[in-house]
Amino acid sequence: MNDYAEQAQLFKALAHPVRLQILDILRRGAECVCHMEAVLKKRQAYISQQLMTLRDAGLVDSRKDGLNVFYFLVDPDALLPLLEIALGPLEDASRHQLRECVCPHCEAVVVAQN
Amino acid sequence: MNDYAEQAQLFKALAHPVRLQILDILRRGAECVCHMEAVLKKRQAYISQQLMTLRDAGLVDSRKDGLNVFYFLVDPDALLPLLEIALGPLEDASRHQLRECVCPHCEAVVVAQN
DNA sequence: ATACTATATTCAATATTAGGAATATGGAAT
DNA sequence: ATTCCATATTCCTAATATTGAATATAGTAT
Repeated sequence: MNDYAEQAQLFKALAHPVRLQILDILRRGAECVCHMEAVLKKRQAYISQQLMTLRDAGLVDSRKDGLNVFYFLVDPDALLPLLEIALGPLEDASRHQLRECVCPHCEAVVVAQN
Repeated sequence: MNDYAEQAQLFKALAHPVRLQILDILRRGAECVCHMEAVLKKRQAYISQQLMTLRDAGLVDSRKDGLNVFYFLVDPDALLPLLEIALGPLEDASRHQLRECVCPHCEAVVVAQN
């Protein structure tokens, strides 16, 4: 596979609004699937599919943590500049600062910790 | 169309090896279709199709100059940084310095000028 | 063991894209 | 006006992608 084909594959993975939004979440740090479910307001199976596409493209990977599976960028150094161009710079105000999910399922956990 | 969808459209246009190669040519300056024909070694109709896709995506535009149609980047300032990340920096050695085509059809013209 | 929960996979209908062959267009030259 | 040439478009089929519905899995808690 030559360079152009390789890059085309990368862009193909990026060429989807939901996947872009997932990457926009993940560039702020690792997040579990249920979090994305809450943010994207899409069914879990659908998100899982898009995550699989991103994983197949080598952009993200996952690790299991208790009940949840956390996804993260495989190579932030390579991807973040591209995402900055595509999605604009990261603004502090827009960051999800919680390491835990803020989705309905996970929120209880956070609250319980305070 | 929200921001993610818009960006996804852009990436979709980039998600093709031939189109990337065309953009790699055009980031060095405007070129005629016959030039791309010579560089890409693809049939003219096929190149024309890919150019149409790029034009529809708003990435390139064309101007007629005599018999030839020259294509160029619509917004180099926006696109060049993205292409640098995708295709690497522009090297002087790799530039097509001729304003005329170097394809078989055009080479004669260049030679005649010397 | 059972039941629940988070996530993953499979399947199927539909939509889109790739890329070739044939043909059209429109300007220039004669 | 006709021919020629560069480029554009249309049409078609195979391959691939999208997305929803249903179902599977695997780990946890009881």
